[in-house]
Amino acid sequence: MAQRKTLQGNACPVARSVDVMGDRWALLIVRDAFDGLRRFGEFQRSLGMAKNILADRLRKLVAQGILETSPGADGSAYQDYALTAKGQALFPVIVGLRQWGEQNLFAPGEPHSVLKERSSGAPVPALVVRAQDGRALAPVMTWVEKLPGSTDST
Amino acid sequence: MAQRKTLQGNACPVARSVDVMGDRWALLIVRDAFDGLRRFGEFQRSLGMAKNILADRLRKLVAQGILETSPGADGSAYQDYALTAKGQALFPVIVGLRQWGEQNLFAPGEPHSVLKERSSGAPVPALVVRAQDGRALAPVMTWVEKLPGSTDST
DNA sequence: CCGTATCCATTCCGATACTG
DNA sequence: CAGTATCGGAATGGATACGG
Repeated sequence: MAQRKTLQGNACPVARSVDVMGDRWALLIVRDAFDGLRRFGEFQRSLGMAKNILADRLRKLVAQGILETSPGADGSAYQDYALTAKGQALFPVIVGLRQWGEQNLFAPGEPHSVLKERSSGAPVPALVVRAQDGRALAPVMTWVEKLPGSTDST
Repeated sequence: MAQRKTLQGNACPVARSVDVMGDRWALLIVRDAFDGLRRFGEFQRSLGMAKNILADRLRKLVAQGILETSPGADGSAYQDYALTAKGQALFPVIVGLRQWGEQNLFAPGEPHSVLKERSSGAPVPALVVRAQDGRALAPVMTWVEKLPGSTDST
């Protein structure tokens, strides 16, 4: 009865995105993946979450094509988890949340973490760029052409 | 025991934002508020959600300073809900989710809704701008100066 | 070290009935 | 119309214990 209402099939792209990413952990896992985290244990320590639900979220993110597994960069028999192109495309969302939080959820002068520099040599290029000097990445609005296939309302 | 772990106090701005906005409905309510929705019933019809949890979410969003109530623009004795400046600052996040959804959650050519034009004359200026011609708003990355009070790591 | 499985409490959410 | 009250089912999340 109290079936959870799926928002897929909804005509609004925001609704579909929320359906996929709108939970407590998905976005934080993706954030950590942008920071270069790859291993189960790294995510688990970083997020301090129970292993069973981490496993569940990783599975869902892989099923959604946001993360993909590879056979373990070091010798270990286990998986590495890395962002796909679809996952990397979430970068503006992460940055948007980061900046909103910085500007609205911190007391003036209260210290906060910054975008982390990649530790290994893998993809995620957008983030690496920041490292050398003190500048940070910010989303701004710009004009683009109308997108095809649009209908109206909600 | 299974106390929900609060992410406030976390040094990462993304975590704090997720703690506030990372649930199924908060972002969709804010999206509707950007579309000009103001009344309880409007949100309820638009989102198709149960009235009790809508009431709960509206209360929490007001408590967070994201929405604010005013005594009802028409005669009615009830509340209007409108975005505060803090709520309007979520605009890049909404747009980011929208675009990610458009590009990654829709089949090629599948129709989707577009940003709705404001119906009344209230604030939310950023969205109104779009109406006249066919252009849409998109987030892009740009460089900004280093933000003050930053420490390191997640 | 990487997960899976089990258990349990809490929270979420939908349906409905009810009040003013 | 704008909520509140209550209910029950489902999902979430934490704490282990366990096996590869």
